[in-house]
Amino acid sequence: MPEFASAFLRTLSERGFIHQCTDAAALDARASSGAVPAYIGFDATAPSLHAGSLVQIMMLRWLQQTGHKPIVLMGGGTTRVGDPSGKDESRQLLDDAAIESNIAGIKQVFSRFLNFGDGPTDAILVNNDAWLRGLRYVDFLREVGRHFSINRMLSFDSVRLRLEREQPLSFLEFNYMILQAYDFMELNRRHGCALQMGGSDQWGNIVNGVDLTRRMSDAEVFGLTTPLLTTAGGAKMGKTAGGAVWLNGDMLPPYDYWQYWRNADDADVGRFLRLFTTLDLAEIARLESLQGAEINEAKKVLANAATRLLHGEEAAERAAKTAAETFVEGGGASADLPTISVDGGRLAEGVGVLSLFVEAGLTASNGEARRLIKNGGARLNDEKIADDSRQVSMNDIAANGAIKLSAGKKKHVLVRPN
RNA sequence: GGAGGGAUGCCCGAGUGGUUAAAGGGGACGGGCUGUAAACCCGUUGCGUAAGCUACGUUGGUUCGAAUCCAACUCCCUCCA
Repeated sequence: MPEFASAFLRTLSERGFIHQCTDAAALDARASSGAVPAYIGFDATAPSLHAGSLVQIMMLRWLQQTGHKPIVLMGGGTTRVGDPSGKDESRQLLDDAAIESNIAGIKQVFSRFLNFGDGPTDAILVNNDAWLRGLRYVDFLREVGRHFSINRMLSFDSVRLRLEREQPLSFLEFNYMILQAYDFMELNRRHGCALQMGGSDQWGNIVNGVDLTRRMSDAEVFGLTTPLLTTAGGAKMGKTAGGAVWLNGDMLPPYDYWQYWRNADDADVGRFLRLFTTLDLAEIARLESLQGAEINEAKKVLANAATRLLHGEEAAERAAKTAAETFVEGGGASADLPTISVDGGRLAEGVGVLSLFVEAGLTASNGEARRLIKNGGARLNDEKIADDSRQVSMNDIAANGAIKLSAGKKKHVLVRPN
């Protein structure tokens, strides 16, 4: 990696954000001489972003911290088409109402990472539905479509891989890259946007946008991608056992978010600290060099810092405290563990453990709960459950007023009577 | 529109009339070892307390008995027009 003059590129480079860049030297010069508006697009396919998008969000954060203007593009329009990049099959099409509500959910997160406003380096959030929905087909074909060659489009991974694997690719999806390219040009016109960033799977879409903007607006714009992030275990970033690591607190409690980072693979700690926290690099180097069990300290720092960024100082501290109580001190049922309430009357009569595990969301069915017990992984108030016909009653309520159910060593739920 | 091929559990994939709740692999989950890690080892992996029920694209049929045979339909792929 060359030495960059601009704080922006230097930071991204040092922290491991850069995979490819269209013209790094020219972009560096541009970023050194004034505020650069840059955008990243987010599809509205789910009601929340997950940890897989965090690299992009952090990149926007650094952009702003180093004196530039972040543009968050919500893909209200493009989501109606569906990005084929990196997918073998077309995704189910979402209707407008679902897209609307997804956008509302996704928006929440950005204000934690970026400062929005009207100033030159304040972040703005726009929705490409604003200019895509009203497009007129024939006009669009004449003005935009003529700049695209099918020969070239077919060579892009997003298309080529589908064809090679004999997976269907609809004409609708085929057009996605054109619309995304058009977005870039439109953002350049409207907001002077000069840079699009994204994951490495977006490279094709991004360079198309760079080309189109040059052809139609005669403007030089840039593209930059992040490396495809996987954990050392080979898993995709942001996916775990239990599902996606959602950023919205109502979809994944801060405690679970904290746990996600705390459970990072040893080999990932340094990389994650650089990407997902704002700690300075010297400190990260120190943490990263910890050996053996000591690296757990680094994981706690990572979990604290990452949770603080997303959920705030207080939530991060509570999560850390709960984790300490749960894992270090063993017993105690900390108040911040996930909690369900059960009707007091039912509890007085006694409730079967199996159904209680299902109600707590620890197992998907009674059968699964039974297996869990048989495998010795089910605990009630930290005592192994041996009998799957056991009844749980008021007598099981511990001193703190709740019953603690555990599935394995890491998943715990408190049951409170109401 | 025509011809051919296909659809099996979370995923991949075997199975072409009976002991098939369906081989094998992956994933996931639990246990062991550890450091709430990785690797490794062991176990589990449709629902139901059970009788039993549901399941191999959908619907109907043949049969004592079907994922397996037949018919129609749906969707996908390839080639031709």
